[in-house]
Amino acid sequence: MKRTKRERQTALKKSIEENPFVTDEELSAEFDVSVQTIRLDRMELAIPELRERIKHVAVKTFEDEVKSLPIDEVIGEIIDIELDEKAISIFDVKAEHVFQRNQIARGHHLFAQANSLAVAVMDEELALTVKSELQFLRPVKAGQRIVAKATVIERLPEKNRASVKVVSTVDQVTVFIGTFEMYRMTEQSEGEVG
Amino acid sequence: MKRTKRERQTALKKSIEENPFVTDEELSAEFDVSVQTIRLDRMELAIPELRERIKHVAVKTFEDEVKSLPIDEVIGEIIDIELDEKAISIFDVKAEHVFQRNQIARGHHLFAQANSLAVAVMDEELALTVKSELQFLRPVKAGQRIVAKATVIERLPEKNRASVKVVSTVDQVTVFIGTFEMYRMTEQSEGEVG
DNA sequence: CTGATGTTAGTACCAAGTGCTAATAGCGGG
DNA sequence: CCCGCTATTAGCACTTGGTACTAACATCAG
Repeated sequence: MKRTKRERQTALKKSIEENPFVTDEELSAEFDVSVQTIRLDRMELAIPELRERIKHVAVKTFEDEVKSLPIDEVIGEIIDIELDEKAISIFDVKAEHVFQRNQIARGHHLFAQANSLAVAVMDEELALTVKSELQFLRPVKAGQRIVAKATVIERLPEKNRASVKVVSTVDQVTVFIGTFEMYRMTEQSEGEVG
Repeated sequence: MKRTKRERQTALKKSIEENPFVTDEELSAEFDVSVQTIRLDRMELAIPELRERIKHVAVKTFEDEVKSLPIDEVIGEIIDIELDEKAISIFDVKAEHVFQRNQIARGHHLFAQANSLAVAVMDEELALTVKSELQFLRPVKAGQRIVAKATVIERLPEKNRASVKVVSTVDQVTVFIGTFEMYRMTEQSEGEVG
């Protein structure tokens, strides 16, 4: 038996946050109070009804769908590409890419943009990164747009290798330089790298 | 005025797929038929009612939430850490981390695990990567578990710098080696790197 | 003309609520 | 001991977006 109203309400809030799909009836059983009490509690806490809660979750997904997709495909948007020569992509740094602490973009996002651009310039999904050297020259903050330019600087076709240099800038200022040694996979060689 | 029933039903299906939040009434207006006809159509097409549809979308998000969250916090799960000394994390490679083409894990996921571990071993959200050298020794495939071990190998406290070496293995076989030159931010120095 | 197919209308019912009124329980103070 | 207050509970009418079912039409083909 929970005692104070306040205690129940904080627990209620937490419970709904953890599982938005719970009905008032289930909650009433959980807290051993009447359904009406749960309704009053929700009202005081300004927690919407089950169906509204679910809707919000669903709408959020729907919006996120576009946002989360890029993380697995090409990171950043390729705006120009010339296979085996060069490519350019842009990437807008948003709140979800930075450390909350200081709003600075996490390194792996810069790397991801550069690396996926290096893969793309080689030839779509058939290239692997073998080695890489990176320099993070300046911190990038949320709201900034990173322009990455990839150039193939060395080709060793007989070894299925090539080097790609990627320079990323924000407002014409270089923030990141990376060189990627790429391995171009052939049908036979799949899975045998290094 | 749509003619055949079949035409309407294919359009209906598409319409609901595009916007699962649409009610039968809205659909009845859209296709200029009665609400009952829409219901019959849904029945024949085995399309659930609005609330069920929304629920499915919401449940999907809920499950994805855990999956998408790590991308922004620590990549991989830290299983051991000794600040300024060493740290170990594991990362399970899933379908969403690999190239569809050949099931090989994309480089930036290996980098992300290693880099975030390097950041973590330094001291929570206060470190930035300045330089890095990577070697992708062997391809990692979906279903494999990557164990990353980070060790602080060099310290230059007066310059707020340190080097971290990360070795990632799958079944005791080294798949990735990375060295990270880290910069430890102080309150005053925020935003001025390199 | 009859029958199959498609469409519409209407009714009863359900879940998970809102919004409202009213009753009751428990306790604290005077 | 009663008064007043808060908290809780109960009950009813109503809402949305349906299901499940029955019945009436419409239309066209054979």
